[in-house]
This record gives sequence, C-alpha cells and structure tokens, in this order.
Amino acid sequence: MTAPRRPQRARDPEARRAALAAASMEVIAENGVGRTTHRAVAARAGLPLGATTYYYPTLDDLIAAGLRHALDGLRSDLLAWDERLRDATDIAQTLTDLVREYLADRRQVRIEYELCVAAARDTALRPLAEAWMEGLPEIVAATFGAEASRNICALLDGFILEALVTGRELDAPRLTSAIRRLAA
Amino acid sequence: MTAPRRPQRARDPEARRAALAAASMEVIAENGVGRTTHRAVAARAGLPLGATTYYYPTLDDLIAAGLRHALDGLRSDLLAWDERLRDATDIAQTLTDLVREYLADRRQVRIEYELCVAAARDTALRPLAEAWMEGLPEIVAATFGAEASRNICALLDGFILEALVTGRELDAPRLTSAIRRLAA
DNA sequence: ATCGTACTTGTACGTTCGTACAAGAGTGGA
DNA sequence: TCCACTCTTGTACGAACGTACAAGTACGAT
Repeated sequence: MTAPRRPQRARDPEARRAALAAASMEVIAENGVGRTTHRAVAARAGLPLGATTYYYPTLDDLIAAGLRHALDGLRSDLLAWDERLRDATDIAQTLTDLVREYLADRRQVRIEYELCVAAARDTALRPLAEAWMEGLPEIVAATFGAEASRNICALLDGFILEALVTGRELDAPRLTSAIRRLAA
Repeated sequence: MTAPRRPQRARDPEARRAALAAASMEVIAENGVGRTTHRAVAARAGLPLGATTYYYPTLDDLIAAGLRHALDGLRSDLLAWDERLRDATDIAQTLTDLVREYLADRRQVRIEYELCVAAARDTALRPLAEAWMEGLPEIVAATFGAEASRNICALLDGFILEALVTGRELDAPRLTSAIRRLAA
C-alpha cells in the first residue's frame, strides 16, 4: 500500500513536443491567444499538466510553439498553391478558388489572424507574423511581379477578413475581377 | 475607532459608466480581449473593483462596452473622413492620407482588429464587427459605387493589416495607385 | 426630518492560473 | 549489474481571477 502505482506511457519525447504544439494550436484557434493555458493544452493533448512545462518552460513558449505549428501547416499549403498556380490558365480564377478552399477550415484562418493581432501587440511574435505575411506574395510574385503581388495579397487579406468577421461565404466573382484589375 | 471611515467621491453614474468603458477599451488595446480583467479595467479607470461589476454585471459586458466605445470613436472619425473625401479633388490620394493618419494611433487600430478576431470566434460580437466593417464602404460608395468601394476597403484592410504586423509605415504611393486601379 | 433608493466601497469566496518540484520509471553505457 | 541520465507524473503553492455581498453614504421624494 505504500508504493503509489504510476503507470507510465511509452517514451517518445519528440512526439510529445509535436503533440503539445498541435494541441496548443487548436486551443489558440478556439479560445484565442489570451485564453490559452497550460491546462487546456495538456487536456487537449491528453497529457499531464507537467508535460507542458517540461517541454515548453513558459506559457509564452507553449503559445509560440502553437503558432509556429500553424505556420508550418500553412507553409505546406503554400507549396500546393504554388503548384496549382503554375498549372493554371486563368490565374485570377485559380487564386479565388484557392482562397475559397482556404476559407473552408475557419480554424486555420482564425489562428493566423490571431497571430497578426498578437504580433501587433507583442514584438516578439513579429518575425513569425512577417514570415506568414510574406509567404504568399513570394509565390505569386513569379506571375504578377513584386508590386502587383503585394497589392493582390493585401486584397486577399481584406476579403478573408470580411469572410471571417461576417461568417459569410467568399464573394468569388467580385474577388476574381478585382484581382484582374490589380494585375493589369 | 469603531466607525470605518470611507470617504466617497462625488456621484456621477454616467461618467463612471463612460470611464469604465474607456478604460476597458484601453486595456483591450494593450492586452487583448483575452487578457482583459475586471481588476485591470478598474485600476485603469481609477475606480474600485466593485464599480466594474456594478455597472457591467459580467466580464463579457465590460469587454463589449470597451469595444462599443472604440467603435463610437471610429464612427466620429468616419464623419470627418466623409467631409474630407467630399472636398477632395484627388480621392485616391486623400484616402491614402486618411489611412496614414489613421495608422498614427496604433492603439485604435489594434483594438479594431482585435474586435475582428474576437468576432470570428464569438458570434455575439459579430453585429458589432459587421457595423465596423461596413462603416467605411458606405461612405466611399458615394464616389466609387458599391462594388468598387467594397474592393477598395478590402484593399485598405489588407494594407492596414500589413502595417500593423510589421510595424512599418504605410507604403503610400503603392496604395494610391492600387486604389486607382480598383476604382477604374 | 425621514425614508427609500441608488450608488460606493472593501472584502471575501471558491476557482483557475503559471510554475516548481519531488518521486518514480525507463534506458543506454560502463 | 549498476549508475547516470532523461523522461513521466502527481501534487503543491502563491497569485490572480470572476463574482457576490454586506455595510455605508448621498440624495430626491414626501
């Protein structure tokens, strides 16, 4: 009766780090950066509280890991975008389609705008947010040129923000024709 | 010695409501919606903790009051924008100037994008956020027409977001020429 | 003058938070 | 085999949180 039985799970430190980062990302998407806690992340990952501070010493580290994880997801998305755009005949139309598909998973979208707002307040997050903002323009620059690309991406951000706030669908035809105007 | 002396300040309930709303707005701008607390707002307003729950029963009420207060400020700004735009000869240029001036006070900007992200997560804030998003298009619609106005405003949102994230100045010439393209 | 109501204020309660840490359990090398 | 190290887990602590509330104060109506 004296020995407290404590069954341990299989050891896999890197999987735990990743699981915590993924869980952190999900909690941020659902509750926002400001309401993300060690306990919520641990529960989401199915791990004990102590695991969070073992792998990410402070809460800021844990949140940064969640944001970084989200950006890694975006980066692989962007590779797919790049391929689709290279093969496209009507680039404006294709870009619109991509944005519409991107908007299908609002959780992913939410977390990236969450990052923007957080970076506006906390300069430590700024490099991360800038990396996000410049990912798409770099890809589109190949076809539209540097300046037009940045304009088009700003336009996309505005359209995405509107869809995010209103919860409505993307106004695809309007976006396509606006892209064409900026590309000319 | 038995009587606990408790000096009371002059009574002015409406001023208190307003002071709390203003303080709430400031705390939101600095810490974000998720890190806004009764105590922080009370301290900022220079009022005791109890005053917050007296005027705004729950924390959500207090935060909503802060957001509403920020939007009231925007609304009066928009009236000024309207006037400036009516008198303008070069509307694209004037709009760019207005955005640059708007960006001078990042606190105001931050809180409005904070509202957007919060509304994306909490549907209760959605009407407030939609009111914000539609304020400017309504004004510009007079000169550019409904569709072009919404496109231009989306573009502005994108430019503002970029400036917010990077902390850099607005790229004014690029914005002006992009507006012209969308207005054509 | 008295009384009811609206307002002010300090304090208290139970909860949740970030973080620290001790005690066990697995694992690879000597 | 045993040791040193890394990883796992439960628990603990002080601080801060949202909210409730009792006690006191001002003030308009009567």
